[in-house]
Amino acid sequence: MGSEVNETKPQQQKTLKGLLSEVQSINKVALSVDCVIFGFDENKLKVLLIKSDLKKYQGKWTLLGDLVSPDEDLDAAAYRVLKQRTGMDDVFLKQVKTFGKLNRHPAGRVVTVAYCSLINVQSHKLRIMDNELHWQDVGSLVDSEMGFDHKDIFLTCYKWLQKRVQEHPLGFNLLPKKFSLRELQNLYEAILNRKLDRRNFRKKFFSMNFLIDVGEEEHNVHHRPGKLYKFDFEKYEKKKKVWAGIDF
Amino acid sequence: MGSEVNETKPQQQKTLKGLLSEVQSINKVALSVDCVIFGFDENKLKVLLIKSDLKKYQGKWTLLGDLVSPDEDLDAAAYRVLKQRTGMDDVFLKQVKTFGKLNRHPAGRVVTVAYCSLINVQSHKLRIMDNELHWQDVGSLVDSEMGFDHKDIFLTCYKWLQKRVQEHPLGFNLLPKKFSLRELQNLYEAILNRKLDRRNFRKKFFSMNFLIDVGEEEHNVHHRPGKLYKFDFEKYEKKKKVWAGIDF
DNA sequence: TCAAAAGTGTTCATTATACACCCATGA
DNA sequence: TCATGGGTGTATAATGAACACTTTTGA
Repeated sequence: MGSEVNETKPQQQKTLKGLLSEVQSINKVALSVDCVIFGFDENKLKVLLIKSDLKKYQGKWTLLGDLVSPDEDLDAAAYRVLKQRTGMDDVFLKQVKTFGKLNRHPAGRVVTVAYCSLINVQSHKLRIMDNELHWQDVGSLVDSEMGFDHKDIFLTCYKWLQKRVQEHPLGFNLLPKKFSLRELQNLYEAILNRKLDRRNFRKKFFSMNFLIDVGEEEHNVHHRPGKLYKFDFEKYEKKKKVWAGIDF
Repeated sequence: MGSEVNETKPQQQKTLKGLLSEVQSINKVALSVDCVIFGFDENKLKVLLIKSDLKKYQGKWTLLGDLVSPDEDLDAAAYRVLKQRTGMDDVFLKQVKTFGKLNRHPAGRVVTVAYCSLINVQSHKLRIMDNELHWQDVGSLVDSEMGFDHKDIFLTCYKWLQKRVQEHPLGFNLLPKKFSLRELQNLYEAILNRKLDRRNFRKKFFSMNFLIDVGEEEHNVHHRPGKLYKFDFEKYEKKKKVWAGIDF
């Protein structure tokens, strides 16, 4: 009950030189980023996909990603992929999880860092008509196959979003700057995939006191137009709510 | 209003062969894992650290980590580090975040995947007297320096733990299989760094119905001994509570 | 018998949920 | 004038927070 311990010996003190050679030698892997880019359009939550660029996964949808170059910051690589594909700058982007199974990529060892991105589809609808890009309904994607381990990655990010959107004001990144409460509720219903009570939803958001009435109304609707609001990010940042409450 | 888009051209369809060369060529980085290993001893939350093995950070504490070999799974690498250092198998280990700033490591580009590990200190106290290993109080670590960007990594994992322990039954990994409610509360107070009401704490945990009275009591205490409980992981897994409630 | 922590309930405040009617607008 | 969704309040249930005394044990 002790002899089986330490199959491998602990490392000895290392010089920078020794470590350098280790780092520069064989101990390297290819690193990529993959972006799960969510959009919200026609009251549906969508993900931006591209047809696989490998024969092995021909016809399968995959996430947008690319290799990280050795002199490139991780986040920068994810931003680059986004910029390339959507033409958008300054979008919401968060690292979610790193996927590193040995055989996840047919070309060899590629470890990938998954990012979740939320973009406002209205503001750049035209940019993505070219290529093999495609906005796919999240609902249908849950039941379909994808190339590589991208289904895994997608599901992880989707669950991350579902949880996160209830505790942080991420969702507004998917809406125009000015939005109606109906739009906001539709968004939450789409992400969480369930109906919410309209009155309670309104009460909830108004009681948080982060919505600013911009004094405008919806246009081009066939019914009484709703008021438009914007989210007060400044006020939210100041608040820094402490998270409390044990429950599982 | 469109000409500034796509500074970089989208990729073209790739053959596996083309990609292979990319993956195998220069586009590689060194990848490591770093473990933030938490323990709970004498009613304090502690982290297992080692003196830096680089001259540059001599005297500074650092996390336990190692390079990931190209044919090694990420999680496996983290497990290996844990096994090497603590002699323990079968411990709680979760990936938290990947750190990839360009100059985070003096030996060159090293991207590191941070893991949070929770171990029961009682069950292997003797294994770590050798080396330069050291259990450091989390409280004091928050105010001190560390080598590399390990302070960042540590803080990220610590906040992760504080949040996570309130929503998932992680904490039990830091306790013996059988524990008193007082021990459990001490653990939560240490992690969250605040006092909790004893009666409400007990009510909360009993109402969850995951604690099994094992019919034993504490020994060697100078006061009325408390009952011992274990956590019913099976029951918890079956329950799969749906997370609901918008609030931020 | 003393010191120390175990064990235990109630009240009050806050928050979540369920639910229905009138109003403003454009067609 | 009609169809559509906007806007609003109340009652009830569930949960969270504050708070003190008696009991059991070992020293």
